[in-house]
Amino acid sequence: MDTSSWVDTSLDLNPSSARPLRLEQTPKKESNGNLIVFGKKLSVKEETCNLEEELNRVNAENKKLAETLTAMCEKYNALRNQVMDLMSKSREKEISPSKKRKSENSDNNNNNDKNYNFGIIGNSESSSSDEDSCKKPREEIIKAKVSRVSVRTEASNTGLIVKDGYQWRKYGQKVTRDNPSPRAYFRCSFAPSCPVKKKVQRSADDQSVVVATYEGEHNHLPPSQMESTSGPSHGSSSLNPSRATMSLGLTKSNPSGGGEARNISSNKPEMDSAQVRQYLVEQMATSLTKDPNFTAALAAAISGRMSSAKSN
DNA sequence: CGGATTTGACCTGCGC
DNA sequence: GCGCAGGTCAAATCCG
Repeated sequence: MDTSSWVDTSLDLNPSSARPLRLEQTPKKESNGNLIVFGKKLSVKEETCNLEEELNRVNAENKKLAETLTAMCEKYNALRNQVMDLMSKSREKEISPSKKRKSENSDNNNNNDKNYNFGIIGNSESSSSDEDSCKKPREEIIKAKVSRVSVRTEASNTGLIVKDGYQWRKYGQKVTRDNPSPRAYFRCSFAPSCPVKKKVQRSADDQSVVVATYEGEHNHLPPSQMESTSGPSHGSSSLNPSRATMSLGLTKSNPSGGGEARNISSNKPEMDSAQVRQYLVEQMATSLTKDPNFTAALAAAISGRMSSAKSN
């Protein structure tokens, strides 16, 4: 089947390309301020009316597209979860049960080698391995979700900053054996009430890719949401890698951004929450559609879903 | 001055 | 048991 081409064409979410505003229909303006439409002169009042009409139409179109995008994002999340399920299943088959120093370590290497191109690396339960649960029963039972997010950063950006909407406190840095670049260890600044940790390290293969590994789930809203919105609009406050990627997309368009968690609210203080939301949606769509790996991964997921639907 | 970051020391798990 | 490597601690330092 030809899912990839379908994805390529249908998922062109880039606002600039997906939304021709038909401004060419706007009547031409004459030097005296009047307009010529179909050979007829229009007054300034009529021009204002036309512009307002156009504005309303564009606003409605914008709203519709934003809704479409939101729905698409939800579908994307569902598909992503399926992809992660499939990937974790196939990984379980690949990994031999012996010669593993640490399950997390080799898992990490696998991901670095194979998966970082997807942007979102995984959202797998680390405690699913039988071996782990046997050797480290106490820790692994307690251990919460582990998810990985990879970010392509500006070449000039040498720091290990991954913007995901939360505030982090660095508590350590270590140079690991298999990677010349140091690994930074962060704790959620809401600790100890929030148990989430994150490890950030540049990919050994591609120095422009930063891999962030999240452990645990936040039990609070991100500071950016606490500040800018009166109430939570998201269904869950748990860590959502897709949202992390959304924020990360902003780093591309705002390479001069400052501290990680304060990025959105501090850079756009004049925006209301609706504008922020729309801005985020547009940025996410742009960053996603620019990434050929995302469309490829999505195509694979869709084809997998289709084939499974056929078999059912 | 208080909070965040840095960095060397220490702890712990794992393989040999 | 020893050595190695990843992870964490905590004192020193930095910064607003």
